[in-house]
Amino acid sequence: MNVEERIKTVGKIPMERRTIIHFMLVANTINEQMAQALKPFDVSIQQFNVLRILRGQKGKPANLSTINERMVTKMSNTTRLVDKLILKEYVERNTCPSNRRKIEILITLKGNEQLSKMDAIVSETETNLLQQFSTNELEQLNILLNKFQS
Amino acid sequence: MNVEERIKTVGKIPMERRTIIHFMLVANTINEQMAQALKPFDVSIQQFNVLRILRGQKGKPANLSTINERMVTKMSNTTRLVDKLILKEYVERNTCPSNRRKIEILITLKGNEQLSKMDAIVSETETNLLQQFSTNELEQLNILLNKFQS
DNA sequence: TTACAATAATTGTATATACAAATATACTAA
DNA sequence: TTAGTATATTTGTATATACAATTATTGTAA
Repeated sequence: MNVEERIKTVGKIPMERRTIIHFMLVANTINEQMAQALKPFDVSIQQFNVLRILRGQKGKPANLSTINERMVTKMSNTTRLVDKLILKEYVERNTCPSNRRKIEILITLKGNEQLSKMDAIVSETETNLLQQFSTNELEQLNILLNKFQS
Repeated sequence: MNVEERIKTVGKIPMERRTIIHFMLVANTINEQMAQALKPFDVSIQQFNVLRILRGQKGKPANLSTINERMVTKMSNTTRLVDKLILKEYVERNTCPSNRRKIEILITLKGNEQLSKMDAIVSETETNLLQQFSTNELEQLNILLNKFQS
């Protein structure tokens, strides 16, 4: 991808600005391809992320704050995100008996089955996105990603 | 940033998946910091992006499809995005006399003034985000970004 | 000229997201 | 016990975004 061509600019862009723009263009590509891959399952990237978190719990229920803490993109409304997953019968929600402020969220069998299928397609998408990277280059990229000030 | 710690996972993540997650975590950081930097001006990142595109036109008006084509994150509704900028009096809109299907969008003096101020703060944010990168590392990063399959 | 296709923008609708305020429950110190 | 504080989630509201349908205008071929 040629950044200047993509954003159709003629003037010179400072290296730092160019890098940030380039980065965000790639991030958008990743997002689009992931969203596209998940479309047949009618779940958003965020919903998929929540399902993965719940599977990682291995049967142990998670509450909303745990989920939010682990999400890649934190959204300010995990309640409604989970609502959508309940409607699809991918997760179930119960109030925690020991602490009734908390709720317990569990992935259902149906959710797990669908998630396996999503996983396969998402992996394919990841492999496709990164097909030009050697193992060494992937490591290099991760090292550079670590340099971003957060 | 330690990815595994951030998403609080214990199991091993495949290198490709880890890279994508890492990438998106950084992309979110960039977005948050940019949005924060622009907050005092009451414009979104997308609105800022449109203002920059209009300034790049150097007085020549742009129509909606031109703007959309040049945006970093294409959104499916540039009409309403421009509406917001008109409300703030940062841009003005006229129907193109030679082709009345098109509209001409221009940045106003007020828009240009505000944009200069935004630019300064956004540059600061960019520098801050990339402060740990040497020039060589920035080049390396841009080369790796080019390897993503789009 | 007129019908049809192409182009450009707008509008409708559903969902997503950010942020603040409200609600419900539990904990704690007087 | 009770008042106040902390925790956990939910709700309200505004804005953002995706996608499809609609409207307006222009170009073109019969």
